[in-house]
Amino acid sequence: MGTVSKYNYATIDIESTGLNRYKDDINYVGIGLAEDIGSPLGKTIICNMYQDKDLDKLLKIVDKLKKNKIKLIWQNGKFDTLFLEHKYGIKLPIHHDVMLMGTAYELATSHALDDMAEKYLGVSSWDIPMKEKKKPNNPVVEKYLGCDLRYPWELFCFFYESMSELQWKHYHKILRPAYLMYRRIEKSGIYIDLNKLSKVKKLYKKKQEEKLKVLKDQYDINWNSPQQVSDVLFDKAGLPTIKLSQKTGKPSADAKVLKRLCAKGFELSQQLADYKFYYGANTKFLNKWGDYAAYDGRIHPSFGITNVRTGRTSCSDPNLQQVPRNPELRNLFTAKEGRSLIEADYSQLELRIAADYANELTMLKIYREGGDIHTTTAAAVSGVLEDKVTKDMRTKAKAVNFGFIYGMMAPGFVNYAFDNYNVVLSRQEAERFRQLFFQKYSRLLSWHQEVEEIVEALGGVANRFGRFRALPDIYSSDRWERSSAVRKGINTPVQSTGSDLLISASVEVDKLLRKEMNGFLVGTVHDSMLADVADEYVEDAKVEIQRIMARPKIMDIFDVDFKVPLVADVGVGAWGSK
DNA sequence: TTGTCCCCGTT
DNA sequence: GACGTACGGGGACAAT
Repeated sequence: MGTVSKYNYATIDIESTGLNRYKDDINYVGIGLAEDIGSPLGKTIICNMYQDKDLDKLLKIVDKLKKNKIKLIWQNGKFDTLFLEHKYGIKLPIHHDVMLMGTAYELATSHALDDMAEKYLGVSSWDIPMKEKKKPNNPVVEKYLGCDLRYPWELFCFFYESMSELQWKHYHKILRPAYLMYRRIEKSGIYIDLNKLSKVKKLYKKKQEEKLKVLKDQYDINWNSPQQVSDVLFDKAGLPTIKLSQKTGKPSADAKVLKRLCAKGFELSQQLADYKFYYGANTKFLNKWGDYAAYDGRIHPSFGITNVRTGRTSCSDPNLQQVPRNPELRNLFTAKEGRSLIEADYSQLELRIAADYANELTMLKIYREGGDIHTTTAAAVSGVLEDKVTKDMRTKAKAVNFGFIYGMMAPGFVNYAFDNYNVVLSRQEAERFRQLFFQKYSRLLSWHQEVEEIVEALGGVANRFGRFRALPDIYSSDRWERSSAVRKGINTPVQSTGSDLLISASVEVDKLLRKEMNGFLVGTVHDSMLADVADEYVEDAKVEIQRIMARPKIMDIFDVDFKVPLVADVGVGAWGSK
């Protein structure tokens, strides 16, 4: 081990018995050492951590890595470093992460280690069954671990040589800072009111049982089985078929179908919808959260910045980004006594960005004057004055705005309006809405046209910060595939630009809160952020968060500006309570 | 145990 | 014949 000092780089990887650092254990820690970029790994060290066997050895190596200022390279190092810190108090920096480099290099592909190794290094998968990985003292794992050290190193060398100047900038200025922020978020976790949780849980469990009994009394089947439900509804009970399932060809009984059947007055469809509501809330959310919060009363989800083809973030274990807009559920997320949860949302971020992209003068004017585009659209499509627009009309207009901007056609709009907004439209009405919409915002269609030309010319699209998504289907002979590529070309830069703004603003906010306001971020949801702040700093924090969100530094770093102001609304209290 | 399908929550 | 984008996740069911 005395030779460590001649190395400048190290890759590190852990093998654990599972993904949960609060419950699972580390079986192995592997370290691969290399002298310079381009040279192979010179040495690999395997620590067998079963029952902490090689803990002393690991601590000594960690010490040497730090002393010699060896650059540490990881694949998804957020996971490994959080695990190591929690289990052994070992804190290691993430100097580089090949998963992030891979994302900077090519956005819309898999950034899993084996996929990147295959794609860029021509290596076929070395994966072993989960069963093997969980075994301690297993030579099979040690060989596997060798690959998990070697290929990240080779990928690092590949990306180091291959990334363009702009990709390096994305990596250093957007991806890596955001990744480190999400690591802090994951470590902090979000507070959940466990007392309230158990009450809501009890209530929802009871409701679920009641609703199930109503169904079981009529037909004693497994009401969670789509096949059995289909047989009962459309065969035995004789309800009309609305649509067929994609692959199986059976009549579908999904939520949209049930909604239509309910509208026709079938009681059974309403009973099933009621059951599904409680069943879903229980199994996917309420029943999970207590376990997730078992360690410290906080939930520590995992955020991904490399998984989504548009550059948005993903979230899992549990997915905070799909918590229902149901106050009984969302309000459970709050802050401890003496602290407050702050939610800061960008106001209509994507529509503002779309207006900017399209240079759509009417939309730009509305936003410059602090107007509300949903209301304006509602007035335009229904032909009344803005002050005559009701809340219901405004809601309809929301669907119009999002749907049509991203390339929805009239038939899709009929369904969308009904499913999401309870608005019944004929095909003709939908066509008329679409026409009126594009009359009102006349530059949108020419923007769509321009996007098609750009995607065709470049084989993809870039967002405002230059992040590129390849869309090879634009060259497909299949018309559907091609038009799909165009719609992605319209949607991606808008979503992606919004996401980069939000995560970059979040980095600034999180740093400021931690440094000066006894606070920290606890999560982000696409165009909003959630912060946990000591009560005495809440008013200051609100002001600072709004200031940062209105103009994140990333705009200056990339020389990006928008023709409309960016506006954020800030609220204080349990999540979803305002 | 793994893979496919359906379904459903969010944006 | 369909026809906004993008995910994570659970259960059923079949294949292994």
